[in-house]
Amino acid sequence: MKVSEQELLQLQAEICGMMANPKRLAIVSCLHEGERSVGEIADTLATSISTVSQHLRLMKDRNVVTTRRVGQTIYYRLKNDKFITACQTIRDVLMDELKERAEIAHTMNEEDKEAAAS
Amino acid sequence: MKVSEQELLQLQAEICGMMANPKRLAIVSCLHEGERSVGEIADTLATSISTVSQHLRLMKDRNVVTTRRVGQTIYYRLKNDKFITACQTIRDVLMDELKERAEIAHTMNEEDKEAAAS
DNA sequence: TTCGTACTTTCGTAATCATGAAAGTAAGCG
DNA sequence: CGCTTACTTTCATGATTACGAAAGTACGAA
Repeated sequence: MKVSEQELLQLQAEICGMMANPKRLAIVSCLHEGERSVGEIADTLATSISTVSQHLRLMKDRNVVTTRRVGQTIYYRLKNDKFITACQTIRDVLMDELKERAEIAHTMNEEDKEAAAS
Repeated sequence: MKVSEQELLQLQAEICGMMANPKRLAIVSCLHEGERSVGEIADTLATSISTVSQHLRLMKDRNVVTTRRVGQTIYYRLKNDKFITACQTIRDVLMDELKERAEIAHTMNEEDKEAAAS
């Protein structure tokens, strides 16, 4: 099984696409606390069960979550640790960026003060 | 400046969205080797200059690249190290997944042989 | 100031995505 | 069996994205 660089980029983009949705990220964060049923997730996200179910299907197809059935309720849980780490890394990127922006905003405020004083 | 968890998830999703395109990932990989002009990038990606320019604009807006003008040509280079690391992390996730799939495929082959032998 | 090169922006279109309503499936209960 | 609950799938629709063609801008050379 050989994969071209083109195909690798495509697959990599698909993984990123998986993460490129606030509700799916919220699901990840919700499941990070432990196993949850579809209904429970829908409640905490304040979204329709249908929508949550579709996101979960996608995540299951992409190997991010697994399920366990107990009677009629289906519990989802995170499966792929590396994936979770990647999510965290991106959260770090975001935090860095926000901090940097805050610093720039702060500097600009200082300059405003100077400009106002002169 | 306060940011709600909702907004954080939205921003995080936008960062992921930035990475969720094979051409943009190819641009990252191309720029990883060093500064490049728009035309050079378009050549190595075999894509129209217009398209590349639009991707670069997005990446510049998102603080991933910066530019340097020399006469009429504009050189782009990677700016945000954390972001590059995040890309690498996701590439690792992909590689793991491919390896796992290959192993499963291999196991299945073994089973096929057994089944064939019996 | 006119031309050519390098790039950006605008525009139209085709494709993909996100969503909830509605219809379908699966399991437990009486 | 029929009924309820928990979930999935299908469907329609509106929103977003990706793309290149074409028009626009910026710079340098003649």
